[in-house]
Amino acid sequence: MSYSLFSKSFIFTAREDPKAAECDSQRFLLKGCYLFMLSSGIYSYLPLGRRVLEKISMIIRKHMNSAGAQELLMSALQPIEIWKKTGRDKILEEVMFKFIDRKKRTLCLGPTHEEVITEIVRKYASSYKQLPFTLYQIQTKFRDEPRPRFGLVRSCEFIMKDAYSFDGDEEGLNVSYEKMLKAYRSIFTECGLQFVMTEADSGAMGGSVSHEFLVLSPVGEDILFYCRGCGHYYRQEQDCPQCKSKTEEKRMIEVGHIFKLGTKYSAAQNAVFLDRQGQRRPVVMGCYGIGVSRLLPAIIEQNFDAKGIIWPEAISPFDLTLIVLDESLLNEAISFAQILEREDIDTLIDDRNDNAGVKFNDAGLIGSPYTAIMGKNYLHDGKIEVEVRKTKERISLSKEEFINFLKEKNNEKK
RNA sequence: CGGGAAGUGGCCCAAUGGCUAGGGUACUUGGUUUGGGACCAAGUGGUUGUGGGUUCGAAUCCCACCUUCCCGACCA
Repeated sequence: MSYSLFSKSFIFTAREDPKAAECDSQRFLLKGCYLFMLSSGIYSYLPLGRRVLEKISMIIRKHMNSAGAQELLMSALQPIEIWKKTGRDKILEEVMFKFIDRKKRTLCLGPTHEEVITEIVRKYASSYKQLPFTLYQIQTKFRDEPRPRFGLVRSCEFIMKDAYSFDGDEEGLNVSYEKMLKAYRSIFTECGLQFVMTEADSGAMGGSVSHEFLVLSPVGEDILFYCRGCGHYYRQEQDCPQCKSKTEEKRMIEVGHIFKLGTKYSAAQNAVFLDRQGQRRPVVMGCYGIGVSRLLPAIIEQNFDAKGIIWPEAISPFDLTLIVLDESLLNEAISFAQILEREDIDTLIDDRNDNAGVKFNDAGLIGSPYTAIMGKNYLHDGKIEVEVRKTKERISLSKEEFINFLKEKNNEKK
């Protein structure tokens, strides 16, 4: 990425709150030109939204890769036959977008990918020597939701990171599962989220053990019970088993869900390998999902104020919004942004021929962690005014001081 | 799928049976501004969600459908 000029960018913020906005995150995503709604539950990511998705995806990739997982990309189109093998053509019938192609094949747009990954592994994995491995993808899923809700929180087409681990036995699965669990903690932490991990039902995925990662938000669709006394969350409403205090109901957004699948899919689809003793055995699987597009509203729900979004540094589409209030300073602003570019700092230069108020308001709405102002003060003393979005703290810095300031922040981030 | 609310220029709204459907904002042009959505002027843009009905006359009343949002059911 590099610096962008606002006047040349596809960013057209709305002055009024969109009427259809159901919650704060959705309101800011629409108002701030991150997202375009084509129809209920169907969205396009505009350039700003695309940048955020990219930032989130890079964080996920970093942690998945360092946990030893390998990225692949599976087809979204899936023949119905593979679903018949596991019987999930019936279980997921209602949410599947299903259709018949010109050759009279019945296809669906993948609502999830256990069946496909198992077909892949069935073909290639034949020996214990190949195990274990974990594969993942970041891809669009399609689900015919009965009621899309809260914008990207529940949509019919959404982006998911789904990973699948393959081991020779339960012990191996436990190791793979723990690795993913650890990676998930790192991912959500880096995304700036306060999250809760709890044991959960495995539902239509099947399997024995599963954990959910949830973030606190009034637009959440899951409910946990929180104990003010000791800070624990519980699935059931009951007096806290630890400290006997009354618990209170909290709404949560599910952002991740991991499952120990065991051999449910490998047995049904005949994904077997020869073990050390030459015995045919089904591979032991785990699956690990993150709602990538759902992370946008989840992060915003935890990070906003009256003006707009307050992006965590690792997620923001731009690291810095640089407001230029005097035309004569534009070239200087651009060369400054080029210097920042070398330090991996993405700058949105607001060079528009608009009043200062418009620029300040848009900067607040778009939500870069830092807003810098080059105007008459800069002309007087060469100091750039920097406002920290989150704390509203304002400081005046020379260019050199500012570069060092951002470098320092960048290092903290890493 | 059950219950509720709402559809009027791109966006936010007004007009409750009666003149050519208004205003704000956005956009275009000209001018003045320029540190918190500034001002003046002139413009572009509407078969009032769709179809039917009642009426001399419908954005407005009635019916059906469509769309969107909310609550619920469902939810990997």
